[in-house]
Order: sequence, then structure tokens, then C-alpha cells
Amino acid sequence: MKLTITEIAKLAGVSKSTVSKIINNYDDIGAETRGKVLKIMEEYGYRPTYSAQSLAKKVSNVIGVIYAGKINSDLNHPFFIEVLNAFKKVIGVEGFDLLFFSNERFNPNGEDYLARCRHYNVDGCLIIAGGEIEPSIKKLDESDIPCIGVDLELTGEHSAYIMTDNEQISTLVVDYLYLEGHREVAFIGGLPSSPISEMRADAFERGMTACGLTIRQEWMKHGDFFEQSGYERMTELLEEKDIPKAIFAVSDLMALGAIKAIRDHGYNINDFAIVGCDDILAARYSDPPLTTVKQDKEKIGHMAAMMLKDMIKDHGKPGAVKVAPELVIRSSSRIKKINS
Amino acid sequence: MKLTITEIAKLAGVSKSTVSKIINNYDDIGAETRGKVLKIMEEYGYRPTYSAQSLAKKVSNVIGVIYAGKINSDLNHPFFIEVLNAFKKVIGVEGFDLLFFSNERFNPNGEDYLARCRHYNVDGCLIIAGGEIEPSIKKLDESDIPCIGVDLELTGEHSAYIMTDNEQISTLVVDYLYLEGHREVAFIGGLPSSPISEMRADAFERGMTACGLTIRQEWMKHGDFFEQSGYERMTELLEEKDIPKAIFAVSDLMALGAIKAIRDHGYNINDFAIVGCDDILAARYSDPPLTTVKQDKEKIGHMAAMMLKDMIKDHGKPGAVKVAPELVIRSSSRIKKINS
DNA sequence: CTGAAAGCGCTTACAG
DNA sequence: CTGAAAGCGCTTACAG
Repeated sequence: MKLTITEIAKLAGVSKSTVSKIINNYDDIGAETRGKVLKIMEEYGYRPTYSAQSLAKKVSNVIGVIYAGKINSDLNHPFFIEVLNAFKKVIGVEGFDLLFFSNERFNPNGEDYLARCRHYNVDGCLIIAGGEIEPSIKKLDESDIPCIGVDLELTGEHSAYIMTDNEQISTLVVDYLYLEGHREVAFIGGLPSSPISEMRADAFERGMTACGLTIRQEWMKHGDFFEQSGYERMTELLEEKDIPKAIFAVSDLMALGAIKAIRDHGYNINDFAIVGCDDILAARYSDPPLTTVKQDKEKIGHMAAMMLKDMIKDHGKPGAVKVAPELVIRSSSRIKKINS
Repeated sequence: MKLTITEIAKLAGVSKSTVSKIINNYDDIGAETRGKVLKIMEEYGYRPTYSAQSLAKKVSNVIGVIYAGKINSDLNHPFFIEVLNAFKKVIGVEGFDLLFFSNERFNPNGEDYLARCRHYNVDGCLIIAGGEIEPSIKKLDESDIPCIGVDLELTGEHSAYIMTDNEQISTLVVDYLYLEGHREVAFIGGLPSSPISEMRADAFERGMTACGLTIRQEWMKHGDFFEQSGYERMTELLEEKDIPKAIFAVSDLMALGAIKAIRDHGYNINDFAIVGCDDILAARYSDPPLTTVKQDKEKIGHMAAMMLKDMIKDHGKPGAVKVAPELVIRSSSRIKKINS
């Protein structure tokens, strides 16, 4: 059924060395021989076996994909999947396939990613941050395997990283709200353990200060990026003596939760300015449509692929790249004076 | 840096055969020897190299994932990704990793999936349908590699498939609309080349007939599953002499497009009943929230994994499985008499 | 321009 | 209970 190089060689009446050289584009093979062998390979649909090739060559043409963070995490993450999609488009052209490490088998010592990379002999790794980062990622980062981090500051000899300029996200939002006339701005962040969320929180505070606005600690909240937590934090804000009139939530889902909380507690949504972050599909269709910050996932994915490719092919080592975010203004942030 | 079995054997003072047997859980190794070797392996973080193991054993512990259909398709497909996620959760526990074949390199003869599966020696394949199916999938289906199709009727000796009961989708919707008092129902399908869409169209017609309703050919439309096509088809419907009052679109995006068209053309959305299909996240947040049909993606993914696992482990061959859909009623399908 | 031979890191009868 | 040897399918100096 499955042909080997030996059989192809026999069929072509040459040695397997010759066949191998043709497969690997050596340039010292006679045109005639090459043509003959190529035809046979085509005819029988021959493809060298990966494991044999990888074992002999020490190259795999496979990129490991790791979603760093809590065990059993979801592929089903809008940012993750869009970045990955863009990444795949570029890296796929180079002939790399993608290997997803399953982390469903509970491992008390933490998943040893380095060992798995060696096990598969991957040429490089894409590591996307999600939640807390386990120590095993650090080990991989420090190894000789090229790694590209997304939203994750990799510092190893053979690593680089790329992320949205998180400072700018907060700056964009604060400046915009300030220009719209808002002075009472609350912040709903993600988990305190998330570096991304902390960068945004810090930049939010700096931006507020720069605009001469006061930061109220009781208006600085932490959620977990999901809707329910946005609902709960907003509910808390509504119970404060002073209620903020503008809210920046660092995820769209939390912003959507906040909108729901405002309505459920009998307030008029038109009296509040809500800004989310991510620009998920639902943000376009929500009621009201949600103002948000869009990350250039396409660019992040494409660049990550280029950078990783360069490291694998040894075209030097790229450094850290930050990608500019974009504010998408919809009606949730415009206070409408309908009944006044 | 990277240890081999030979070195582990040396360190433990045994032969590599013995180490190999311990790795593979042979039961004829002395407890003492086993313990000693295990400790060394643990200490050095040894993991056998995949390619060597796969080459010698002819087993890979890797599942190939194929999104059948047009070249360069997106990972970024809500149904696909949720099914895959559920699939991964179950198959991951068995220790399988997932390999995504990139299909970005243009191949005039069509991607030869079978050759790639052999190249990587995958233990089995998950094939998810999207758009037209290329002939290369058929070859894979007929091979000895276990395949599980999602939304794709695989018929090979070593294949099985699973999908939502598409007939039931239409039946649920038609019956519901009928009970709500609707008699003028239009249908916006997907691409005519999509078997899934055709199943729904056929069942829609049967359901209408069963309810004693007349099917008007000018109300049977085809879109391409995306928003814009829903907008366009709805616009056409609004230009008919008789305008249907209820619309079943076979994707949520098209339903959302239809809602936009209705508003843009100056009609009152409350006079129409719109039903989508998929239950994407945006359906919950849209204005009005969208009535839709939900596929049990979790169950489909989980079952696909179990079925594939059974075929790989040779626990018999499962057949074709259909999963029941569920109608999710929101306000887009309830005609509100506000101004009358 | 072509081929014989050693080697990649593992597994598996087989012998003891 | 343990190990020597052949083999999995390929690649790559090296010799001619």
C-alpha cells in the first residue's frame, strides 16, 4: 500500500541515495535520471514518511502551538483563534504544519512543554498567553528552540515576542472619553494575575493623571474577562455613593455585562458611556453597539509567523514588537440626551 | 542536551531494550530495575523522540485535523472551532495531539490528504465539512486510516460520521412558526453546493407541506451563509409583490443581515418574525435578540472523539450518528403589536 | 553524476 | 527477568 524510498528506487532502477537526493533537491543529479524518478514518484503518489525524514534530518516542518495558562483551556478564544488563523496563513505557505499539544492529561508536575517539543522535534513554537504562565514555558523559552510569544514577554536567546501596545489601548480610551467631556471614569480590569490587564490598568491611571482627572480607588475594579464579572462589578459601582458615568472594561464581554447590569438596575443606558476591548463580533450587533478597542489580530498573526520563520531559518533574531490598537467608536459611548 | 535511550540505559546500567520495555509498560521487568530506570528518566526529564518511536512502532498518537473544502479556509469558523474544542477535550485525555494540515501551498492537483496522513503516520483523522468537498477527501475516506466526518457523510470501511439532524432543524422551525400563527414563510438557504443547506431546504419544504402551507418558489432563496447575502436576499424579498412575514435563514449571520435590510428599507422589524441558525454569540446580544437553532456542538465534538478513538483502538466501527438540535426562542420571532 | 554504507533513536521478536 | 541484533524509512558524508 504505502511505498518506501527503496521501492521507488527499485522501480526507477536507481539507488535510494539517488531518490533521496532528488527529494531533497540536490543539484548533482542527471536531468534524465531526475525526470524518470520524479515521474515514478508522481505516478505512485509517493511522499517520504515524516518520522523517518525527521529522524534522519532533525528537522520537522512542524510548529508547536501552545496556549499557555491553565490546564484544559479553550481553543475557543476569539483573540487566540484569530491570531492563530492569520499565523497559519503565513506559516502555511512555508510548508509548516501546526501541532496542538493537548494538555488534557493531568500532570502534577505541570506539562513539560520542552520535552514534548523535543519529542516531536518541532522547528519552532508559537506560544499564546492565557492566564497565569506555568514555569514549564520558561524552560522552553530558555531552550534552543525558536519561540515566538504573543502577549507574552519571551526573553530567551531564541525567542521573540509581539503584542498590542497595551499602554496605548488605555491612552486611546482615556483621551477619547476626556474629549467627549467625561470626568468620572471607572475601570474594570481582568484578573490581577494577568500581565496584560495590569499593563492596561497602569496606563489607565497614567492617562487619567495626564488628563488631570482623579483616580478613585473604589472605581478601579477587577473582573475575570467574562460577562458575569462585568455585570457584578458594574452592580457594585451602581451601589457606590458616587456613580461613575463612563466605564472602560478591558473586555467586550465585561462591557456587555455592565450594560446589562445598568439596565437591570433601572438606570438608563443612555446616561452612561461604555467602552469595551477586543471588538468581538457581538460588539457590532449589541444593543447599543459597543464602542471598543480593536487589536490588529491579522497583523499580529502575520508578523508572528514572519518572525518565527526568520528565527528558524536563522535570518537573525527579531526583538520585541508592539502593534498599534485602534479605537472603534459606536453608540455605547455617546451619551444621548433623548428625554431632556 | 537531549538524551537518547542509549544514554539512559548507560546511566542506569542496563540495556536499551530494557529501557524501551519500561517505557512501553512491558510487565516482565523486575520491580527494582524498573524503579531505578524510572527514577533516572524522571531525573533527566527524558521523553522518547516521536519520530523514532513512530517509525519503529508505526503508531503516532497524532490525529490529523482537516477542514475540508476550499483552499485557504479559515480556522475561524464558530461551528468548526467549538466542535474541535470539544473534540480536543476528549481525545486529549487519550494522549493524542492534534495536527492541522496547512493547505496554504497551492496545489493544482488538490491537496493529497492521504499522502500527508501517511507522511505523518496519523492514527486517525477528523474531517469537518466546509464548502465543496474535494476528491482527495474521498481517497482518504476509502483508505485504511480511521476517519470521522463532521457534517460529512463518510462511507469508507474505516470511517464514520456525525452531524446534527438537519431535517429536524427545519421541522422545529416550521412547526414553531406555524404554531405562532405564521402562514407566509420564506427561506434563505446557503450555497446550493452545500449538502447541509440542501438538507435543510428539503426538510423545510416537507415541513411546510405537512403543515398545509404553500411553498412559494420566489420565497426560496440562496445566500452564502454570510451577512451580506442575507441582506441582499431579504432586500429582494421586500421587493416582491407579496412580502413574507416570517423568514428562516439557515445561518445567524444571514438572519442578522435580513434584520438590517428590513430596517434599512423602512419597515418595522416588529412586523417580522426572523429565525436564524447556529446560535452564535452575537445572537444573544443582537437587537432584537435572535431566535435561532442551536446545534449541540459539545456533544458532536465529544462523540466524534469517542467514535474515532473506538475505531483507532479497534473497538468496532460506529455508524452514522445524528444529534438533535434545539430551538432557542428569543424576541426576533415574536411579532410585537406595539403601535396598534 | 551515482551508489554503498553508516547512522538517526527507537521497538520487538528471539534467545538465554 | 534481561540483552543482542535486526529493522523501521529516510539522509548524508564519502568514494568512485
